Amino acid sequence: MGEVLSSSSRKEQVIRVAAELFREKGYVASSMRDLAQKLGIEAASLYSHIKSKEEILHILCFDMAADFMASLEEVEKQQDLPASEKLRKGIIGHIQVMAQDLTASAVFMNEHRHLSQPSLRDFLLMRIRYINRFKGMIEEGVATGEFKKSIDKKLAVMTLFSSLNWMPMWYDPKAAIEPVELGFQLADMLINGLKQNK
Amino acid sequence: MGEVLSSSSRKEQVIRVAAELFREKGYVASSMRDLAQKLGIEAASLYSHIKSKEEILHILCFDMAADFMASLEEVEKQQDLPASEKLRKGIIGHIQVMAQDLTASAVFMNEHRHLSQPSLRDFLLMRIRYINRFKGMIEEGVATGEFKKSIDKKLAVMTLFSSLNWMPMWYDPKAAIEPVELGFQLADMLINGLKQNK
DNA sequence: CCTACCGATCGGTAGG
DNA sequence: CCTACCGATCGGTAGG
Repeated sequence: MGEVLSSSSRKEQVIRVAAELFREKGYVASSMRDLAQKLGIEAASLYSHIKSKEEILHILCFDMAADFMASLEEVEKQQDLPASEKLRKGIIGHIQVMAQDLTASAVFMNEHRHLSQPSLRDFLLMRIRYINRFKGMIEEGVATGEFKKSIDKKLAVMTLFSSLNWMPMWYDPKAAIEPVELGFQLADMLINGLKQNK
Repeated sequence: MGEVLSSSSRKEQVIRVAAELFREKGYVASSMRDLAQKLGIEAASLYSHIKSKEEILHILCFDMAADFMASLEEVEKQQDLPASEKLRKGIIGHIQVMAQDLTASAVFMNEHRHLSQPSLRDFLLMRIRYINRFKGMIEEGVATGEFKKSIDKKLAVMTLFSSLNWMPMWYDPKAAIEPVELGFQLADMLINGLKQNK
């Protein structure tokens, strides 16, 4: 994803280094001079690769969004699965997409609000649609009796996404646990809870 | 919590309005001129109430931290409770503290990283100590057999805090559900999971 | 709480 | 990719 230009390789490098900077200091506190220094060039030279500071943020946020959408579509193709299995696969897919680029994931989560209009509106619309498709899985699970009738669906889906989206803040890719296993355990905790079932 | 000065009422108003601004735009993107305008005064006049922009952030973050600590200490006094009940009460207490000031809670969560040293170190140390006390409850629950032996304790406690800390981002205080009930349901979801137990 | 102001830094452009 | 530069805005101070 992203745009393919003749200078795409250097542009991608600029974006990758910018993502690290944005993650560390936040988008607003990261200056184009900081970014240029990390790349060993002058600030003005950045503009031969990108149109603006915001273009970088836009690419980071919308590329991640596209990856999340593609992952979810794979899960939704499997229409015959029980809702709890669809949810589990959706969670694992979401975690895998994040694990592919933890830096961009952190920027996606923490910095998207600095997009200006109309991009911000587009972004938020995509996000609400994505969340609602997970909410649909939970509702389906309640309807089939897999999940409790007593759950507050909004609370359930927001708790789910809180857990998922904070993962880049604490997950150490050098740790023993792999992304798929992490997704599996996270899904287990949310679906089955901490409690030992007798 | 908070400093008591002769001008404390006006100072508190400055801090409350700043919290709203920081929540909306982020700390770095909020200018002292924005804040002054919201208060109907000139930017320079702010400095008769506060020492610096960062002092406001410092007060917001450390006052919230003190409230969280006080709430947790109340729970830990009840040493005879089973671990799962301690955890439930800890969760409800955390949610109640946040619900008392959703704006400051959002700033606490999203903007603390803009504290400079040594405040940032102090803040992060307090936070890790707080989290570890919840981790202790989970470990106790595993030891007593209340919780599953198979759970990854780091994942469990980080999932817990992800869910708690994002609450200010989506909870609508005008909604039907009250903070204590919200805490109760959140604890139920994390402890018992979504699944219908046969 | 105000007027008047400061040095620093910001994102970005012109022109090569 | 560079030099040279721009207008705007930043947090904060002096002095009242």
